[in-house]
Amino acid sequence: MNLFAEFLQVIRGAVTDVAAAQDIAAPLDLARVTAEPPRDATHGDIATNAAMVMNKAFGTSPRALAELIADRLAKHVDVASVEIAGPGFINLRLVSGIWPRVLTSILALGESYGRSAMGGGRKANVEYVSANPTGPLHVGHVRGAVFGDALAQLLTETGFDVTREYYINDAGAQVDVLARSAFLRYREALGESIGDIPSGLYPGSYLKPVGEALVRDYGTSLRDKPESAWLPVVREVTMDMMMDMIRADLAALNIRQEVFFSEKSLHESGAVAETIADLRAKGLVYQGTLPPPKGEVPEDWEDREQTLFRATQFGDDVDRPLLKSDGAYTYFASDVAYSRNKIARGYRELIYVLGADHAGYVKRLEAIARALAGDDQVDVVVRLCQLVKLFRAGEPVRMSKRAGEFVTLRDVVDEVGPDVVRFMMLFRKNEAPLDFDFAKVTEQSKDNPVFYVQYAHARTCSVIRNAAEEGVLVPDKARFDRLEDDAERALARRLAEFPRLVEAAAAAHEPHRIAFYLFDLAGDFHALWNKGKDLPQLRFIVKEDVELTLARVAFLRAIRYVLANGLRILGVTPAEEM
RNA sequence: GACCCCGUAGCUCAGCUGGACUAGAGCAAGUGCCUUCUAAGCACUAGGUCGCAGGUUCGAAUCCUGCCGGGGUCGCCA
Repeated sequence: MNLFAEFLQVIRGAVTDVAAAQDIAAPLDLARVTAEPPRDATHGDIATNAAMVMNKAFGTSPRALAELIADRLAKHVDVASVEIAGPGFINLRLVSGIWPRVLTSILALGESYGRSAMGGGRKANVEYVSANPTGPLHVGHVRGAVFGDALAQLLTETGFDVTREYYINDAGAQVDVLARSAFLRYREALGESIGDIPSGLYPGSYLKPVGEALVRDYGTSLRDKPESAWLPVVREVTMDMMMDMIRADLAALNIRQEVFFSEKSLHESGAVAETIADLRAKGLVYQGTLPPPKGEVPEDWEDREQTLFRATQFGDDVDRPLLKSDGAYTYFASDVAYSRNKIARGYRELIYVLGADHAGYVKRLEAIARALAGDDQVDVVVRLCQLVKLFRAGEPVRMSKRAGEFVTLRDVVDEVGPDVVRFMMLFRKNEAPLDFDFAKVTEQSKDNPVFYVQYAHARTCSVIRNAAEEGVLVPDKARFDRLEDDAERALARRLAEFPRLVEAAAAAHEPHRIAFYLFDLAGDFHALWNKGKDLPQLRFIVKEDVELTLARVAFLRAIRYVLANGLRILGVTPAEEM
């Protein structure tokens, strides 16, 4: 039961009825009409802007129209009272019987409460992480990984057909560099003294196991061959091992993407060549030169002719090179082929989760999709995640990028656990920078939002357990009308908002809204629990009143479902005990 | 030079995609209370020209323009 969605229909119906009564012939555009929780609870349970957005169509003032709509709404069985306020808001106060129905519906839906069919099965591709497979994931990848994963889950729960995808950049020159670095470790594993890793190669010790694996599988057979002979072998083994490592790192954060898409495969299948031929056929390719970058012009700037894609025709700032001046494909060329492949696989939402340093990619990704699929066929959504700064008890964590000394994703997860990492990464909107303090996020106190929310869930479980020990088991039908305290009503109203909130978060591609909602909900719940300290009659377990206790325990189950369902979207474990 | 993000209470941040008289939380500060159905406290008070200036609108923290401040990105690299 989505209370707000239901009432939106009621309100729209009332507007339509008024229009009919007034002989308004023009078709009504009801899209801007909303039904939302008022900011201030004293305004009632549901507020609508209907009169203010529709008054022009009716040729009246907002308040005059509000009167007409309000008269209709007042007749609805679930409406206790209607008020017109401010410039023309209509505030509805619902009958008290509505809350038992909301709670009953939450219990009936259980894990499904909050899910929606909004996406209508539309195919959405969420691409995230996509780090170069040249080493372990580092802390810079954590946020995008968690954000992408939560967004994918959010879309899944709102009716999209979601694929979680990782694009492997395995076609470029850096893969050869990686293979050469691994070959050095191979020689090392064979007992050679390799000295310092030459600059330009990857120095990380994570390549040692690759060297050892090469010895295990190939013995000394690669050692004396020319590079042209060993490179393809080493490259493949290294790439496989790097990807296994990355997948394991992601798994530590409970992230499991379904598709790992190889850039190289686009070249091998001829998709890149086909894509360029396509664009050429559309007249979108030409030979030309690009202007030098503004600002600091590089010393070695050379003006050369190359094969360009008319990206500016689709909103990009400059045309983008498909072929280098030496005729080789650019990285951008495989990007286009990759987008084309996604579109061919039927995706209508191409969602990219990128680091803020990739902001410059937004326009070109949009341009690609427009050029390939036309204006309205495919939605491109790019979400940028700002940097995460690490702290330890207030002191910034320093790391030198040299010698491969960086804090890895694994380091962070191993230290504080996946739940803490996931929740904290989502407890900030993605485009704002984030401070992550190892000390604070593991603290067991009200100041730590992860703890606060998880504890709320654990507390519901604990009281339910206690009640069960007292012999109070929850029947299917609880007397929710016994919940009469304002704090209980407020909490029920908060629970009623959940489905609407999930839809809004999905539509905006903003999973952080779920995290903030859970924080607020946990706050409401803890506050209610605390009221029981002063007022024993507000405790959840009231021994002398079994019926009330039953209702309260059923209420707890509803709260628990919402907390658990929200946490599930974020990928955070709902702890049952702490 | 261009583009992107950010600028809201002393601090850290929300603000539901333009709404209401009183812009919200948490921390820190001040005052009082408490030792519990699960302990890692609770309640109240105080605190803001929403960076600045214009504009659109019945209505702007939210949209547009121009500034100011902070961060980031910008060639055939990947």
